Amino acid sequence: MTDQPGSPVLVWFRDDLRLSDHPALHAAANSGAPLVCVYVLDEDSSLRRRPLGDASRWWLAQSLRSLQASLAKRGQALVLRKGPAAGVISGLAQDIQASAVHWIESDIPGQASVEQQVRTGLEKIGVSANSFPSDLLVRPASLRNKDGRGLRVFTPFWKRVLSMGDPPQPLPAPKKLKPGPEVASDDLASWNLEPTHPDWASGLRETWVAGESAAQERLHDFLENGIKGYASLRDRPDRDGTSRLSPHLRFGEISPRQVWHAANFAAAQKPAIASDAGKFLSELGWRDFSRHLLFDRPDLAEENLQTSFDAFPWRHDAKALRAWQRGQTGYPIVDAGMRELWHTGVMHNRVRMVVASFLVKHLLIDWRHGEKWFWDTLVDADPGSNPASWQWVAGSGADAAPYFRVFNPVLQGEKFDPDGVYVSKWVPELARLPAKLIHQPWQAAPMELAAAGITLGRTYPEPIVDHKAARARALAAYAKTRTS
DNA sequence: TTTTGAGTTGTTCGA
DNA sequence: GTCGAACAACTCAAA
Repeated sequence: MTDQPGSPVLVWFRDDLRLSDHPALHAAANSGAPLVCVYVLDEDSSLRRRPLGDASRWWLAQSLRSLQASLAKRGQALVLRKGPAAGVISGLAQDIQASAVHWIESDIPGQASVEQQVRTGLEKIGVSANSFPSDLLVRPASLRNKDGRGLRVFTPFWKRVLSMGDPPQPLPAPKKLKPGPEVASDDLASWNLEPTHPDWASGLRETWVAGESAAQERLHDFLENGIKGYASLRDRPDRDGTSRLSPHLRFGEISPRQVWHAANFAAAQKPAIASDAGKFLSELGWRDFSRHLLFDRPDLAEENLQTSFDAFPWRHDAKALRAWQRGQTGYPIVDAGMRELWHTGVMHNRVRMVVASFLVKHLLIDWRHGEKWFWDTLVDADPGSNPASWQWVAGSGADAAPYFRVFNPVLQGEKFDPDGVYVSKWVPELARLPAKLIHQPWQAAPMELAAAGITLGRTYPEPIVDHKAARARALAAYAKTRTS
């Protein structure tokens, strides 16, 4: 079909639920053609894309609602369809007699083949396929070492990215959209993305506003008020020191390019924040880095990057796993983190490392169990960052941590939550303990416990493992893996 | 090709 | 209380 003026263009939204810096939408709008916008929930290609976790499904529902609302303000609908992407897209393109389909490519493994199927389907019916570069700062295919593989160590990776100069300037949201023909849409509620019985999402609702404008607001508020001191305050779970942009980035409500340019602009205005901004951008770099690892290793969530770990003597301990998941390990900083996760769908980055180290090293439970739990409960669960970070903690990853790095949950608590504010918030049954004892209630004298209203083993658990013994056990297990 | 330097996030122990 | 050393060996990237 040729590009006649009246013939509509289909814009296929994916992990890019925004209007600004959306090259596919931008080009479609600029063409002057009437538009039909569609989001496809593709649960059938389960081999091609890991099914979303429950918390992510909740976020997706909010994000789609938000995108629907902002499109509606411009007189434009968002059509919701379910099914294998290739069939849905070519069927819809045919129905509306589209001249073209526009979308942003994905570098998540398996997506290339989905896109290829879409292309083939469109070719058959004579509709042109216009795809645009993915959202990453740098695409994995264009950043290779001399053996043609992706870089596996962050620092050289990030140096290479920085040496490539700025990514393209973000595009503005299209001023005007020209709505195309009306098309039937699924009702979002029929997708059952949100929990009903039981409704466990109340904490998520209290914590988050999904969508592009919330994301932009968050970014600009952070750059204006939050970035000063980021390099050190980001480690403090008792402070509001992180950007909290991760779920917005995950669903493409904001693009890495927008974050990059906004941070650099802020740093140029205020040289005092330049080093904090640089640190912040490097965190954005980790997001890209993990996606690059995933690009080379589609099995990142299943297989140890270091095969020596295949023989690791993991323990099977359903009871301990459950205690960890529920925040009942008896280690306050660990329990606080796990409960924050359950309630809000995120966990402070520093605490993620502590709880992950605890599961893998203190409990000797396979990192894959932790990765799965995070995948299901995090609203920012990223197909790259989540498995890459778990492997990093476990030491099975590309850029392995020294085997002897076993986080001491008491020291970590005392160092990064010195007043016990974070623990008090998420483990309120310990709130009346003095700060000195709040990270190790088992050290409190009976009178101190009584005064705080605590009975260990009843109102709060005894530690499920002894730190010293668990550390020794972990080091022994890791030593064995090395030599085997 | 070979060599060299380095690798996000730590803890413990003994002086 | 503070401080530095020790805790392995290996892989990766770049010179």
